[in-house]
Amino acid sequence: MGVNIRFSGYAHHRKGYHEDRKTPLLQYLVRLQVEGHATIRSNGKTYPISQGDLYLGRKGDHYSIDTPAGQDSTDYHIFCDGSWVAEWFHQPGLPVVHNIRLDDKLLSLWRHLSIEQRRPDAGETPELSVYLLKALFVMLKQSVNDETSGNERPFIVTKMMRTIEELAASKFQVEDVAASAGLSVSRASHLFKEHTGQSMIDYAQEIRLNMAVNQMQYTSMTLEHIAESCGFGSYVYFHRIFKHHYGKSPGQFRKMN
DNA sequence: GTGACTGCTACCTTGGTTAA
DNA sequence: TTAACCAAGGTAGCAGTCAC
Repeated sequence: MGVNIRFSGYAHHRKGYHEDRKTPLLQYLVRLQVEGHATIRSNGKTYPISQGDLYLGRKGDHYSIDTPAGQDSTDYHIFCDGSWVAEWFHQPGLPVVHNIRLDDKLLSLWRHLSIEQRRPDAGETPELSVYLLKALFVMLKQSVNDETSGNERPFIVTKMMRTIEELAASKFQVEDVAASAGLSVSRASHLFKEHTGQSMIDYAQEIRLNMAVNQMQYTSMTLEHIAESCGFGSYVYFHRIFKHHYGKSPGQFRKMN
């Protein structure tokens, strides 16, 4: 199948972490910073890493990493090998470090792959892990493409998108987002719609719905609790938005999944 | 003149409440 | 779970200001 997964998991550091490999990478490394900061040195270059930064280490690259002490740093990482992986890594336009949007679907897929890898019989039935990894890599490439094409997007719009992503799970006002960008509400709304094609509220709803679907699939929380934790003001409103988006009520959706 | 931005306002959407 | 109602908030369009 051209895919050999050596390790998939995540790490959390608070007391600082240092890793300096004396030998070049023996496999390909995909590392996503989901919280905090780090510094990566690769092939003589130093990359300051912050939330959302994706590092793609090629087989044979020199690699070392530092995370600061006293500060939370969390990352998801995969060591893998194989012809399919090599081909994926050597497609044109793939950067060493690139900031991508921390999409909940992406992180959920990554977690799913890590859980699958830890199963005692994972080595006997590798198909699912391979498909999960391939799906994950396709999503990563899409994220890189999205952000690359989004380079024409003004920094201020990207900043508003990040603010919405941070605030989506709570109640927030467009005024807060506009303030974070130093613009009036009117100007912020115009700019956002012009460069993303959707309103700030639409963007926040999209994030909230993704979070809600994940919680419905992987937790036993009540729909009311999910609605609340995902930033929907009330269950009634969540129900209406959900049905409008998916064509069925949250309850029906949960039963079917 | 042009582009970036603000402020105003009508209209639309969102989200809470209530009832069935 | 759904529908109706309504107030609050958001969006879009336009005119005006300012700097270059």
